[in-house]
Amino acid sequence: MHNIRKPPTMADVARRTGVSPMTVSRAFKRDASVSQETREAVLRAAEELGYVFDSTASNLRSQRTDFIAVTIPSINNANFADTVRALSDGVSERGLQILLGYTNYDVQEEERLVEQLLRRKPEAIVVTGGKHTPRTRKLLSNAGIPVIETWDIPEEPIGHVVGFSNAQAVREMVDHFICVGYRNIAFIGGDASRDTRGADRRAGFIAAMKDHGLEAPRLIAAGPPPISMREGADAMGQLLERFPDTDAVICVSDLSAFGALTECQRRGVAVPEKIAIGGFGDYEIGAICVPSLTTINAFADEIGARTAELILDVLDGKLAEAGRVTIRPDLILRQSSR
Amino acid sequence: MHNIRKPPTMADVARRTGVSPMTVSRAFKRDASVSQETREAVLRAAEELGYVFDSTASNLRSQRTDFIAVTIPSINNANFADTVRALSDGVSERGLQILLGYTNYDVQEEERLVEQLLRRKPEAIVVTGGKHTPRTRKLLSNAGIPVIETWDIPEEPIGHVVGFSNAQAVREMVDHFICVGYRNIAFIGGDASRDTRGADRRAGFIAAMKDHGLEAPRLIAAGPPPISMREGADAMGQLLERFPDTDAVICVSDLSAFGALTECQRRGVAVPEKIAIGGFGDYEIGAICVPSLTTINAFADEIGARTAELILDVLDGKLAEAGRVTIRPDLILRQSSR
DNA sequence: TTCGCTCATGTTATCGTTACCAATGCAAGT
DNA sequence: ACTTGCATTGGTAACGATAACATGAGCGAA
Repeated sequence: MHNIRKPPTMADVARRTGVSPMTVSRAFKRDASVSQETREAVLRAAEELGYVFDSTASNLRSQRTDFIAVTIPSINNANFADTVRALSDGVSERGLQILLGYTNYDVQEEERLVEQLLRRKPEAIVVTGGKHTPRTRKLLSNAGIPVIETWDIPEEPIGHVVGFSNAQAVREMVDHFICVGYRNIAFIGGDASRDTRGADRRAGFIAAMKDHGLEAPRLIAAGPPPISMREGADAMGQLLERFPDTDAVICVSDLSAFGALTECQRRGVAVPEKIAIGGFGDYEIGAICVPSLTTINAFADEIGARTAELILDVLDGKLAEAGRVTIRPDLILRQSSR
Repeated sequence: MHNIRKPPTMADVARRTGVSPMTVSRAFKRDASVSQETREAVLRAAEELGYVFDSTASNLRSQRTDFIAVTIPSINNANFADTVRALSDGVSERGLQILLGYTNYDVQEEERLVEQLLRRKPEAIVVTGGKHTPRTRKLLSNAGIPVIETWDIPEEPIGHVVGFSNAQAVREMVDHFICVGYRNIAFIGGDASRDTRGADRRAGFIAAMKDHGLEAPRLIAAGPPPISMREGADAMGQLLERFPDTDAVICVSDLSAFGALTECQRRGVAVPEKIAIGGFGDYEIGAICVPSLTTINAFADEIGARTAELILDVLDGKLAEAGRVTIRPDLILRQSSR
């Protein structure tokens, strides 16, 4: 068993190539000044030895990790996944790697996660949402790295922001629904406390109704976030029983909207003739299902892409003050509503 | 501006507390032997100074990163997300953190990704699938850490395996379909080359048909993987036009199956009366949509959970030889088929 | 020729923590 | 009293790369 020996280091590669360790180090960097032939010789020797570059040592000495820390509420959500993918693609060409964690829509969990992530010394940290515990805020503020809050317009931003107003987005749907004649409009969401974006959407709904002189008694809380298709279906069942005169319903996401739609199908309630349905997030399902879902496109991928651009600019020192990128969500009218 | 000073280190915390740096180090470990009062004093001083533990230094000196590297084909797939979440939950209680990357269903991309991940010196690496480039195999074999292949039963496993036979799972659906009387069965999948699990499912379909003495000419390739709802709908359109006598179709995933279902709805083709549909993966949508989808539950979350257990066992030295955890997928009969 | 400049490479010290070993104090056992 | 053992703490060196600086060769311009 000759495999017990320790893995080779740069010193081993240097010895084999007949150069100094420093030259080996340079050969592994893209831009470093090494002659073509030396680099090739070094890389060949490295390959022969089975040498694998050790980031941990590099990280410590250079005080760079090339990590971008990212927190999302859930790893099982296509919207956040889109954002992370675009963000990852945007920064990877500069050799930056995403270090991802999820909070389960819980600010305490977020606090633990942020602390854990900061220990890894990322170059920047991206958090989803603008509501945090005081300690999370403090940790982020003192981290000495760019902080980007996304998917929201925080009242008191910590650093940079790439987001949109959830309340305003829903308001536009309410305006449209009222404009085309719906009056008894309901809202299906999760229990308000945890999912702050969901809570903002509900608040936007209530405020918009009020501005049109309408009450908003039809609020269905479908359980702890994240609520998905099953909860949407259950909530629609409740809604149809408790408020049979409802003529439209706005759901906190396309997933719950689709669940609500299927419940109507099971009960033989015509959509949109008997009841209209609106979703949020422009998930793929809303474009494909029959009838297709009226929804709001929040441009999840653009949030990721713009966040990536912002990070690169900040790291390049091209951005002096705090960035404020505001995304303007789009109302998409489809078959599930007039 | 007094923030220019360097961030505090353990030495600063030690000085403030009146102990040695070694004691500070111990205070930050769960199990280390430090007196209760010393630990509290250290942590208090750390909090006052705004000290943040530096993993990069710890990683180098202790030769432990507490990373578990994971590669998945796509970050936008609920099945893989389920696996990653269960895996993450399973290892996080031991302080292990997932370092995630995605390959876009491309083995070359996987090779780059694996190399990048190995540089971070993870404690173990989990890859999705059992087909890799020769260099990827070599990198994984020589990494000196546990390697776990998942979501597949590789012909020549590199190390441990937590998976199932994609071909066998589809075979069971074919057997059932034939048993209840379907004969003109089609298969909708992506172009074979990239998504190896999808290719295995298609191969399993063809082999199963052959075993029943049936040809399998109804193969619709819906484009480059990953294929989703849109591609499923397009493929169903093609299928209905090219093979109008098809009485059942098996789709490479529930997403394409749902897309296919919606195309039937748009064309007024009754499911399952005119054509039956089977999916794969037991996504939430298949349980909720109308009609609900017959599918195969591959227990994505269990794959993650069992992988986590396996990793902990191996790291504890409780597992001498290579682990072979075989998941047995479940055929779930729902409304979209007899 | 000589100066100045660029390019390629080498030398030295260091990033911040912790493995390893040593030392101390105190309680219990002989 | 003396040993034994455990709990707690400290000192020193090292993990493996690279920042910072130094060196030498080559080459064109004055």
